[in-house]
Amino acid sequence: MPLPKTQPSTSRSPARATIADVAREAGVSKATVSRFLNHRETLLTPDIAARVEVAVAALAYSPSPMARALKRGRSRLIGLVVADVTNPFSVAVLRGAEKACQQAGYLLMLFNLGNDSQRECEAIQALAAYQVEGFILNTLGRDAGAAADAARLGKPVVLVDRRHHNMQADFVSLDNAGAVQLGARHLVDAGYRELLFVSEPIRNVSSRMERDAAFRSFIGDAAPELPGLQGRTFESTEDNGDALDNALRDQRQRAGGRLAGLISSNAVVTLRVVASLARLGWQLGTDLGLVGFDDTEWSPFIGPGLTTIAQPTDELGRLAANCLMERLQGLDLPPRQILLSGRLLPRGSSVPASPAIFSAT
Amino acid sequence: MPLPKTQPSTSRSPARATIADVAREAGVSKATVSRFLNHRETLLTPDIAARVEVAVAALAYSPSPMARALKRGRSRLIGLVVADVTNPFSVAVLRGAEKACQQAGYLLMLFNLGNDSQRECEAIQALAAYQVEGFILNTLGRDAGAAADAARLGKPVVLVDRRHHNMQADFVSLDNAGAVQLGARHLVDAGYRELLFVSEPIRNVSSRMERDAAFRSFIGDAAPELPGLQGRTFESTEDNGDALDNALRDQRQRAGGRLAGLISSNAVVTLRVVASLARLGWQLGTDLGLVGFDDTEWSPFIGPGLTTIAQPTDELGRLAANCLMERLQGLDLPPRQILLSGRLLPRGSSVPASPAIFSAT
DNA sequence: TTGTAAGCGTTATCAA
DNA sequence: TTGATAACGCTTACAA
Repeated sequence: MPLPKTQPSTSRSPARATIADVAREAGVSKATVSRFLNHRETLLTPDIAARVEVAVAALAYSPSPMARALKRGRSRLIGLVVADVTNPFSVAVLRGAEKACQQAGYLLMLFNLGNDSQRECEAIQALAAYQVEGFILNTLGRDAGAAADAARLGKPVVLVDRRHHNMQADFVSLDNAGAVQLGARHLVDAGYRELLFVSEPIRNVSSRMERDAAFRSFIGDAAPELPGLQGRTFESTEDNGDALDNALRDQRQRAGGRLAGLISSNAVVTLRVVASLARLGWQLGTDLGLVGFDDTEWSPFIGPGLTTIAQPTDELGRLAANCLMERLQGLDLPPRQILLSGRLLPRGSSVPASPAIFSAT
Repeated sequence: MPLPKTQPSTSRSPARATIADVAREAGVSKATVSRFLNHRETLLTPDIAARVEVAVAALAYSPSPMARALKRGRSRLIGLVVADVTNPFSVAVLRGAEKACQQAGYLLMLFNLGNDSQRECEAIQALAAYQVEGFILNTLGRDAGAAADAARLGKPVVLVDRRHHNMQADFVSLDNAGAVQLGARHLVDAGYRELLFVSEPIRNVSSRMERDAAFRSFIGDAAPELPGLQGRTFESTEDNGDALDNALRDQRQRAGGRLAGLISSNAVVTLRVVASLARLGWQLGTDLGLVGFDDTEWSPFIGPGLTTIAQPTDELGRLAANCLMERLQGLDLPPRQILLSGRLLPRGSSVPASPAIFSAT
């Protein structure tokens, strides 16, 4: 069956103008054009400059970043590696980073690990091949070679949310310890005494370890002054809702007359807990007090509203990108750590006797 | 204050090996190395090939995509322009596209419009400058020049979710008409008769227009056979919750004894409706039947569970990327339209007398 | 102040 | 079958 041809390839246009075209058009040398573009205010005869300007405009010329990169080694490209684009946190980072990069005239090259941390090295290699000038990494750093690679390439690196072991790089993250304190203190103040900290499998992910440790130390520190305060931790996996159900039942039993409260370490876990509660037929707040990491658009509308600890996600992304930009501009400081505070948003899920089913914030 | 210097710039490594290095190492010419790499099976003396292979391995050589792009004009880069990375739908597309690209050995360059459709042109220009081989566009196409640009550049384009006017390009999207039918029919079958279709401001966005039109035509078609069926539409804006509240009150009043049902055109609108319901103190299902476009992880946990129309988002992204890959491999067909069906996920919000508050799916 | 020419890392053409 | 050599589009000594 004969099919009509499409035109895309047909109407192939007068290809992009090159610097040579501009030079010819303006009746000058390529070097002059290049100077006009790059060393703006340095050396120009008004007459010539004007001619070049006209030619550039006439041909709608813009220099090829590729050729530029080849020559100068600088590409105006930033490599962003995320562990999982599905993760809202990664997306927030991405968004902040993309914005900052765009403003600084950089473009983002994206590599998604799809949670396969083995590919970290591959990602960095691939990006490096394109001469990216720096990296923003939101990965686990489990792939030992990756860190080494990035460092060896001598390109600046900013780590977001998750530290890499042995890697000297700027690090931007939530103040995990502070945030856990905030949440735990809130639950305790509301009267909850039997606390459970539910995390995704910790597996050496730095942010998870920090939150877990902070919870334990909160319990340790607060126990003396608070009679009956107890804390436990639980690692929840995606496919094992039963285990979580049991952990919750256990906890409530252990609580006896006291109030049971829970801190979930991120939005994914929060959702699992909510699902578990639905299965158990428990009421948020009364049967179980809940504070969850990560404020989401839907938090206010689950049950009596979910009390959350909001991360300044946009800021994190923005700061990460800005850190990188500063390094690219030559800032030479030892690795920095930028820790941002979380913000507690109290809603119905941490009120022992929740009055209404619906209550937005 | 004297600060210790960091090492990143210190330990600058023996820069990437070039093809010349390999040639020297192997004692052959650059051309030979190039042939070894590119025209694999064509012409090689076993001895030479082996030497080159060793040298490549020894120097961990991999060709510079930049230089390659400069020479051949092909960059193994795909440009992805999204209207708004915040939008979960865009993220899904991004994810699918990124995966397919990676598999095909392409890297993604990302440009986020941040909902500023004026910058579409800028995005395409910037990406084109980097010699991207094709575009995946999830934008409104309001910037007239953009479409023209892309076409003029003679690079293949795939549109996702939103059509551009006057642009001959592959198009991948949900079957909006079918999906609306699905949702509306479901509400009607459940007994709802006074229907409201709530959309974001339509503004010529093709997917919004299609859904709106489909709703109207459903009402027109179904009215004769269904006594008392009424349908209206409403455009909801971010900052005007009051208007939505009023629309809902109006609708219920108009319903009188009949049941009032609502279709929200995407997850953002769904959340607005849920918020409005919370303000009004209405119960989902009983006071208002709800079917929302876009199934989300949290849908099962809002009130009695939200009935949704799930889009095959991953598939959409994947197909978009694959379309592009096919074009890049030379497929020369007229523009295709790929429409995927939505899937209805019935939950409590479309059950007139909802029994339990919590009920997961 | 401007032009000439070399070279960034490839690939492609042409001889050998 | 292999090796010079000339581009690709740009920047930058160096020369004029």
